[in-house]
Amino acid sequence: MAKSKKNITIKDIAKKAGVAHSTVSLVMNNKGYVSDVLRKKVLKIAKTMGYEPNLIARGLINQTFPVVAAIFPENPSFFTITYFIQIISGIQDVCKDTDNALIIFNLDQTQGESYYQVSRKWLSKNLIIMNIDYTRDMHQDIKVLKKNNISFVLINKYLGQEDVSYINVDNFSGVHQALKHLIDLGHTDIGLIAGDLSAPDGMERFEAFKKILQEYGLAFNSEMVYKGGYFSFDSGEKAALQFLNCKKKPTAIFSSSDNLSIGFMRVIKTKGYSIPDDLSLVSFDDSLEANYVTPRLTTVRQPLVEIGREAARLVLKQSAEKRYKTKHITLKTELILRESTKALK
Amino acid sequence: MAKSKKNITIKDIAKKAGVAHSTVSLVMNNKGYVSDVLRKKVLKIAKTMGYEPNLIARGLINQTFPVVAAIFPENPSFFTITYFIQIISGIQDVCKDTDNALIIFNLDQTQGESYYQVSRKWLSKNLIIMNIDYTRDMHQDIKVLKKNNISFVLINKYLGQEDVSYINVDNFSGVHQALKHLIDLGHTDIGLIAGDLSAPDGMERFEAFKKILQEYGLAFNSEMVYKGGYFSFDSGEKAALQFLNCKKKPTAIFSSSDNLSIGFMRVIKTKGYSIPDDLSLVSFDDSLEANYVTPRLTTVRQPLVEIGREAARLVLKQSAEKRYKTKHITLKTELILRESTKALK
DNA sequence: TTTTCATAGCAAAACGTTTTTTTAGATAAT
DNA sequence: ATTATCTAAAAAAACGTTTTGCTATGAAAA
Repeated sequence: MAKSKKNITIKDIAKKAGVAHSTVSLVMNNKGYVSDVLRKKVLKIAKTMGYEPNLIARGLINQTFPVVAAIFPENPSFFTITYFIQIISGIQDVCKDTDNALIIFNLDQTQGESYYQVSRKWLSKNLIIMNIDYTRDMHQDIKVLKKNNISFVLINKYLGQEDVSYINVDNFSGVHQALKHLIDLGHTDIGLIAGDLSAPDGMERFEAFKKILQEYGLAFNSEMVYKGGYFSFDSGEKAALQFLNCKKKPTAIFSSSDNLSIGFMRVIKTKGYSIPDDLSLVSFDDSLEANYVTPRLTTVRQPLVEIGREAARLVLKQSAEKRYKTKHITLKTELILRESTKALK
Repeated sequence: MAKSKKNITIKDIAKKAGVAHSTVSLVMNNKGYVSDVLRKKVLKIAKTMGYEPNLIARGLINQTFPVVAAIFPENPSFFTITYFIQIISGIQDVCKDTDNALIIFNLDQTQGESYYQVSRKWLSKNLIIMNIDYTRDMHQDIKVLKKNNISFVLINKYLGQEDVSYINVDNFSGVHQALKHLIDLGHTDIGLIAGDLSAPDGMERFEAFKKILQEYGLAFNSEMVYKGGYFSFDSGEKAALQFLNCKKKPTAIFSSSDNLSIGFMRVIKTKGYSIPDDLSLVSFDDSLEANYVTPRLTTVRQPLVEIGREAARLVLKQSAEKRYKTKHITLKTELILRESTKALK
């Protein structure tokens, strides 16, 4: 492509102002010793000439570029895609405010690509890692990132030994909100659709379910636990089959994710079960779909956009520090009441 | 943040190989006159030292960075968000293959931000513009981009005078697939849920609907056109109200988008209408939700991922050319048969 | 034998900043 | 009167590449 009209540089301004270009730089960055008169003059010239700093040249100095890299695994099919887009949206919010660009990557694990490579190649010192691939051993990744002092934060709890920053959601209180709601409605026979038990979210919700039932003096019946395997629609359908095959049926169910719920509902509906008339269901996530399914899902909302925002704020804060302290941020959930639950007669 | 261990540069390699660093550059770019022996030697050293070119330094030379910028308006709420993520996913595919980064922006129109500013600020000469905000007058934007010879392509047809590149979908043949299906099932009273008529997609589907009905010798009844205003869930609900208020009801409906369909279905279901028993419905988009709603939607699939891929390929091809020719790519749709349609008894 | 020409490689300039160093005058402290 | 300190601004170095121009060789052409 043909070279386009050259942009205004600091040198152009310097020439017009009759000063050294380094002085212009000082003015632009509000540093050093420059008299007020000169400072104002330079600023004015810069403005009228329409000066925009060249980020590449700036980047060459400090070997970094103001970008936040959001990285997720190649095939994020096991989580619904709307889950990501909301988080990304939150990241984008703060990137915009802080004048960072947002770069999106997916790592090809089969190629053995590492997080550090992304950072190094794209000169980004801010990595937000969608930590949802629990088959990946993060140990080496983390070691390298730490050694090179790259700021990174994980979306979702990290289960390994190392101390790393992450943002997650308070699953216990979330499940508590869900179960309290069902119990308030008079339900005592409460089933569970479990998600991916190798994922922290899946496990925590499962554990919380048991503990809270106990807390309320209710029996935990493993026969009423339906295991989908993942958080997907398909897993919900699998769980539905288990539900249908058991004699002992609950009057209410807590589902570990909206996707599970949607898949579950689709199957049991074809077998004549009506929600909420035959079965109350409270779900988890408040995905975009939750509000448009019939019946609309009563669900525990994860503040996904806010998760993204917090992640971005944290990763930028970290990279601004000489030697950063890791931090864990746990966000609260909120119960959204809709149509999938009903008082027990 | 503390300076991390310095990366290997071209100079390090030059020193070890005992040559000038410019020679190493020539080797790396496979240019100029370098003997085969030396070339291989340098390459080997580079590999063992783990050399990675510094994109910033490279960018400083040609004043550009290998990034594709995907830009959409501040509030893309009028289109469903899953629409975007699939396109983005396609863009990401080819970015990955071509070693470009993908940067995502939303333009704050209230702040008067321009597309060119994004290009200039982030040194990207590859812009993919989500052209869905028809309240924005693109005239000035396009003029500036063209003057500066920035490669850009629009997602969706461009209605203005200027010749610009865009990717869109063959709405006519899409609607034809939908209507042929309904007619094959025996329907003759066919209604329409219209989308945003100020958007090319909305208008084209509307026009196609009329024309194809005529082609089949069927009457177009404006009483059976339900106008939602946008492509949203809410608009679908609005359309449903119109449907319910009319005496004359169709036996089948073509809906301009899945979101419209989902909103529509939700409302009429509460009034006792069953799809597909009382009413067949064929939709447009094949959004992620279409397959998980009850009944699962028979719908005309837009190849969203492929749209993203084509857009990315085109924008990169353009920017590689000295003076590029604009191009319009129209992709074919595909009818996905599911549960929302039924033969007329 | 001299001139051209292709090959091989080095040296230097350029890209646009930021940062460090230098110069120099003015004021304050010894 | 001399040194130190502060302010102000210029000059130079640095970041890691690519590109341009130069030098030097050997071979082919005149």
